[in-house]
Amino acid sequence: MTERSDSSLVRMLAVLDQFDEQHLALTADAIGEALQVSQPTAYRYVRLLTEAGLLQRQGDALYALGPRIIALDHLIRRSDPVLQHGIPLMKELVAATGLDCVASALYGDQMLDIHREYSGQPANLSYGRGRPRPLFLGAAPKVVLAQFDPAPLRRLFDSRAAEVAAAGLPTEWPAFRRYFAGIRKVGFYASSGELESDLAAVAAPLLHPNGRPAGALSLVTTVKRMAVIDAGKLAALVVRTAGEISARMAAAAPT
Amino acid sequence: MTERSDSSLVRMLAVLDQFDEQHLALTADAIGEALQVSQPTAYRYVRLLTEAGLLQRQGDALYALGPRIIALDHLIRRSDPVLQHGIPLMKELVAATGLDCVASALYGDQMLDIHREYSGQPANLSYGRGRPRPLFLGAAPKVVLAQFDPAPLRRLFDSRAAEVAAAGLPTEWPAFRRYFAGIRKVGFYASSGELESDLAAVAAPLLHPNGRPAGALSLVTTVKRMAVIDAGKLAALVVRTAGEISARMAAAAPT
DNA sequence: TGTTTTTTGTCAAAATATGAGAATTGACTT
DNA sequence: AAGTCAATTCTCATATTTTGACAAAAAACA
Repeated sequence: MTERSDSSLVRMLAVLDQFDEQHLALTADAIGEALQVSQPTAYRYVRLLTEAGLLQRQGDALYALGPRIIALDHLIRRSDPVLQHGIPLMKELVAATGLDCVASALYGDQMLDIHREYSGQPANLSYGRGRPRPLFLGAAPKVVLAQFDPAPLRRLFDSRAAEVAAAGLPTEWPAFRRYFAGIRKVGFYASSGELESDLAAVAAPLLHPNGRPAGALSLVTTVKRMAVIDAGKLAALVVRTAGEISARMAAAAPT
Repeated sequence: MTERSDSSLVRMLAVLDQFDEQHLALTADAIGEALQVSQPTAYRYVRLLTEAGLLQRQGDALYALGPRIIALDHLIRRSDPVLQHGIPLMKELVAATGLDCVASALYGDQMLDIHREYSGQPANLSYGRGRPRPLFLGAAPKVVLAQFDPAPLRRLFDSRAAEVAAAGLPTEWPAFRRYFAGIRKVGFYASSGELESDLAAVAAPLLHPNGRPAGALSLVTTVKRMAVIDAGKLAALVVRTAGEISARMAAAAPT
């Protein structure tokens, strides 16, 4: 397995990979060890990233993610077309339904919620903005995968067979493909208790101007409340709004 | 002006500097030109940053800030002690006062709002989370600067004389120092129309366990509404809550 | 104050980032 | 479909830089 070069740049960026929910702050030594670099190099990486604001010191000998990330997050919220065009319509959808509305997007092969518009009562969703989610569970990922062309979908199927099986999806490619073709045809997907046992959602795809999937728009509520809702009307509403957002993105896209 | 070395890493990180409110998406060529590197190098930087998720393609030939930033922002929200301990108390403060509550923090010599707890009616604040703010204008920065030791304050005063003058602060060091010593003594600062002409705020400092300033807690409303509020009681409330947040941070800090 | 831990500096050797140019991919037009 | 143009990656020789061992300095700590 010969790695491509450019490793010093890659290594420095890999510093950011060391942070996660369990490791919110790290010592320079720990980072150096994880990256297999010497102590001076580890300190150099940390210093440069700190100067760039991507890291900051936190207490003694600990480094945490830095303020620059907050500032960049602010910019991304303004530059993301899904959010630009989606938020106003999401507000309308919340007002119309009384349910929580979530926009998710696929990045590489990672799914993220990028915005949540709450219906009023405190959020009942444990997957907050920015938390990566399983790729094969829940309404949002499924409507997105349903938009994939066969070739990329096949690659995903092959490379993440374990997750596919764990999610209870067909483990044979033809059946897997048919499953998502079905969702694509219907245009939306309604889940109940898939990602969290007491939540239900209806999702529709958001599309880039070129027809490729940009993400998903979902309405979320408890399984209990969903039971008394007209699922057909809800689905139509989500599909229509998602279509409108996609249309606005297309209209605004530079030729 | 001889720059220190380590330049390829610095240059790559400088790619992120090219994005701002006016430039939410850039071509690889534009980035290369700004950094003074060749086309292949510019594309390499962009590719590596994209692989790291810090950038993403946006439409044709355009690159924008990437999803990783959203995910990292999610992590930083959990790792920031001010937010960890502050948010619950901020909610209480909003409930008690009906005003918007803002937590700001100083990073290097940049001030950022890191969280806003809204009172209900749509936000009337144009400085959203993550947007850098002037360092010498408004209640939040002032209570923070008031906690500085003389030496660092002097450095700031010297290095940013123009901003000091523009903010209408004393341009002589002794007077400048006395001005902030006064705020420090009082323990809070009330502004009216400083940062935005129709907004007023009351801010108190948040302190790290070691006594150094961590940021500020503010209550914000319109100048009009503030006029009918008992400023003394409001200030006492902000000071008390800020103190409680600081205390909780100290209690939770590792020895 | 003395003592440990964290962080930065020095410098020669080795690794690798760089740019010129070419090749390739990919999007859009006819 | 085939052709055209722009966007992006590849190849490779060269020189610039990064790197780590060692040491010094600076901070925290007692």
